[in-house]
Amino acid sequence: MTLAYPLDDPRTSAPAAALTQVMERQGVQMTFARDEEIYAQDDDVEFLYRLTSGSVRTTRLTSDGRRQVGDFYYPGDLFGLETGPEHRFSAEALSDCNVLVLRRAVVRAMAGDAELNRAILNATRRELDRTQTHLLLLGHKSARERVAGFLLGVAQRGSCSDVTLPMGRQDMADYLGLTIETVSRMLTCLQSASVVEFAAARQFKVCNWRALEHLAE
Amino acid sequence: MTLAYPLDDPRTSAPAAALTQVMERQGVQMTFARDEEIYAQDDDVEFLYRLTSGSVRTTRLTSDGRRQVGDFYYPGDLFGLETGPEHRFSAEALSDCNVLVLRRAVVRAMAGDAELNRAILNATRRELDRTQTHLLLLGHKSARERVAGFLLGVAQRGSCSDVTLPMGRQDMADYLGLTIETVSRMLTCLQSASVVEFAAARQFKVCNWRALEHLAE
DNA sequence: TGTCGGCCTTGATGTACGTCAACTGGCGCC
DNA sequence: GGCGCCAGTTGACGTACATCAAGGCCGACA
Repeated sequence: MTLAYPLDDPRTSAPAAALTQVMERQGVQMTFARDEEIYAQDDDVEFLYRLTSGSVRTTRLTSDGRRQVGDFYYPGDLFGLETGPEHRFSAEALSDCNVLVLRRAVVRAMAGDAELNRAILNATRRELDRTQTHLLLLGHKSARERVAGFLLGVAQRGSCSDVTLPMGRQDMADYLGLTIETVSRMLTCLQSASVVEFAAARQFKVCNWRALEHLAE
Repeated sequence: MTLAYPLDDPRTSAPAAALTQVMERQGVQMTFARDEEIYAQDDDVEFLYRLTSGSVRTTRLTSDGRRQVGDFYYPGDLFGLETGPEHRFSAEALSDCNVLVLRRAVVRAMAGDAELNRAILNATRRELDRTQTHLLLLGHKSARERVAGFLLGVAQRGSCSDVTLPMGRQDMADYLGLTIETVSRMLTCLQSASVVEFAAARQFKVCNWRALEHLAE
């Protein structure tokens, strides 16, 4: 059917049907409690993961104790798609969550399956895409732009003005390359400008989308 | 032969033979002068590029005029492997260079070719890998760590103590998320600590590898 | 209902890096 | 050989964010 392979637009496909099917048939359902580790930094890359409920963060600790959050994942997302033989990031459950786990050996055994290859390439591309966006964020943006951009991103994912943040301030800060204090200050700043409104620390709504987009650049 | 497909180690393969062959047979050789644009930000993604001589940078301009350098490419590297339908970065020749250009339609027409798919997946993974490293650099590192890490990376690529930088200070700064002044200061600082020694602005040698590695963290 | 313990916020102060501006050194060009 | 130009360096100063240190909020648990 589709000729646009293998260099078509990755954004059109949720983890493609082929992969979803394989994961559902051959994968193992696992549950992880809040803050439990799914895999560790420097572990061998052995599995492919698909989040079915809850949310997950990937993090990397540097030798001097600083922490970088790589990304946040939500239901439907594929993760653990790393490139080397070892994980450069660890993955932890942000909340209690369910994950489908598939041995990579299974994927390898199906190496000839064009649809499967395509699904994996597309997922890798989405990952690259998000990483590039994150890179631009860390490159030159001010603290306010970063925080505004972050809230905007989360709100757009839910495509709803009312949002519940699955992560705490420390995770936001480590994702944005800031400290919790700075994040907090920027949040109150955005709030006093009536751009967003927090009902609780992890519950907010967007009051002024245009302003938020503008502040995020 | 290789069972380790499609999730094997991407670092083992230079752009795989399959792809190299296709590019050499069906690609078009082009030359670009110093500072010439190879493709522009927001251009449609239509080609695949392989650098045969010279060096290339990819950059992105933000609306307020700040510039982020995405990466630098050297002979043998594949670039323009972006994920969306449009380029998020532009590519420019750092020096006069030769590039093999292949229409993506040709790749698409060979969609069934497993080796080719693998080569593209591996190249995409390498790109992701490098982007993640870049992300960590921009996330939490100090100016000195960034500059030291940059010099280390360039020197390791050449695996030789004597190195010629193909890029100027502005490109380094925009890659590292710093200003030229800060880059310059860090360079003189590294030099006065006898970690590196500059014979000219773009010509240096590593005097103390261990110290350089240590400073880069 | 009181108290404890996390998270989060707020405030006071420090500092690394940015900004602005002057200076230098190499290289082409008349 | 002098001149000008550009890339890089150096210096003085400002500022955004980090750091350190209280203080407030809210749910858990008795």
